[in-house]
Amino acid sequence: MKCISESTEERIKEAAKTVFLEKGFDGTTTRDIAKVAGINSALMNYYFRSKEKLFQSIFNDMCTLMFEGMLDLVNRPISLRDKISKLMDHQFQMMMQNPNLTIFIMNELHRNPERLYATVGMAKKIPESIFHQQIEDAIAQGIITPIDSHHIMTMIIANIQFLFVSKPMTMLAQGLDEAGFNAFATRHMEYVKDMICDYLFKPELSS
Amino acid sequence: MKCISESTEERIKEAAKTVFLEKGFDGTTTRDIAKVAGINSALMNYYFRSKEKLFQSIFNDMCTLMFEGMLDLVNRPISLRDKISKLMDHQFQMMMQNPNLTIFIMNELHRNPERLYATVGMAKKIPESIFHQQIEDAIAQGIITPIDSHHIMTMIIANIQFLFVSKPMTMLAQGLDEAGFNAFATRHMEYVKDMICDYLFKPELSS
DNA sequence: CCTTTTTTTAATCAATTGATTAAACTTTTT
DNA sequence: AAAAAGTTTAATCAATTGATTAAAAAAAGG
Repeated sequence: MKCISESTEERIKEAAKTVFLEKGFDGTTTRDIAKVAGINSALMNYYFRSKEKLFQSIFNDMCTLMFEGMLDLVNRPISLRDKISKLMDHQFQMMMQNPNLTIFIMNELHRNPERLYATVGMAKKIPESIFHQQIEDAIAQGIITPIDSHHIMTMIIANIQFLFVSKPMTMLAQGLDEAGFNAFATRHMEYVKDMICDYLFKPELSS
Repeated sequence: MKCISESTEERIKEAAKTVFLEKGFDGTTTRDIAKVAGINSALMNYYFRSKEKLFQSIFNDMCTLMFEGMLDLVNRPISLRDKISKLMDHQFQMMMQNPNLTIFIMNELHRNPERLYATVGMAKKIPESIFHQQIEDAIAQGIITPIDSHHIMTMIIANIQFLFVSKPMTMLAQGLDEAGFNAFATRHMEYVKDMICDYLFKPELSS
């Protein structure tokens, strides 16, 4: 459905996304973006007022990409076990398609937490979700190990996303190519799913 | 034991470490470093030939800081259970003292994997350690769940280090200050230790 | 005390940076 | 088709960048 020749604004945003994700804000020049987009470098300032504004737009998009699917999932009316499984699958799929999404967001946030404060507002909504209540209910019913939902969320995110944050390191240390890494990541996911589910849904508690 | 007035070279390296860890290679100017070190900006080129050379030196130091303790531990002749516990404790302590060590290394490696290839050679030595053999033995004896040591190492590292990679995000999302984050991290560590040990050392296998 | 070497400084270089301008080109409107 | 509005371009700006220079200052050697 995508037009063959997209609008100039779209081309700039696409190029900016590519370059910002690869080189970060500091490592990116406006001329880089213009070159990748195949446009005159002044056009960047015509459509977006500055490099900063363009970046904010891209960063916002990336945060949405990161959180909207998760936010949808945590509020879906499905069983806890199913939800946790789907959360992990969704995140893994998202990271396979955007391997450097996490390192980009984490790094820019680290460099400038206050500047990007408004943009990551979405992240705040996850703790307030139905998921949180489901956890508390399950604990009250003795179905899962007593643990705050923040910690569960952190376990899920850490085990999946760190795989991709450390992708270059893993490839170097294990001498893997792209396909080798993907195989390793896919296998690791199975272990992690087992580990987290085993920990939460202990058999002696589920009776 | 530190001298009151250290050598100029030391002051430059200390300043460079501070600034590079906070702003990254691209975000750091040589004048930044000179300012923090309290020296003339030409002195940086006098002691280290270039910004690149100075960075390589710092990056190498940070990799050593990251891996040398772990490398020592994985080769120590202690029981597997004890080793895994000590590995986690050591990493947690290290990250508490250098919260942005991981995001720094991972980010610079992501931006320039080939340039820093030589520096991260240490990471390769971990898979070849006594730890690896211990895991295989334990699996053969049916003491732990059958799983490659790479995956175990990844689980340990991911669950601890991602905590600090995502520190700004966590603080924003949960509205924590420094002390609040440290409390959260300390609590999280206990859960993670339980989870990983429970997963590996399954009761039904230890008989 | 003078010479030699090492360390430090201020001044400056060429290159690159984000951004602006004014003019040229396109498209839309009338 | 003429006018107006919107889009794109080349040329250029001031500021900042990593790096070099030559001279000054300090330390070391005789």
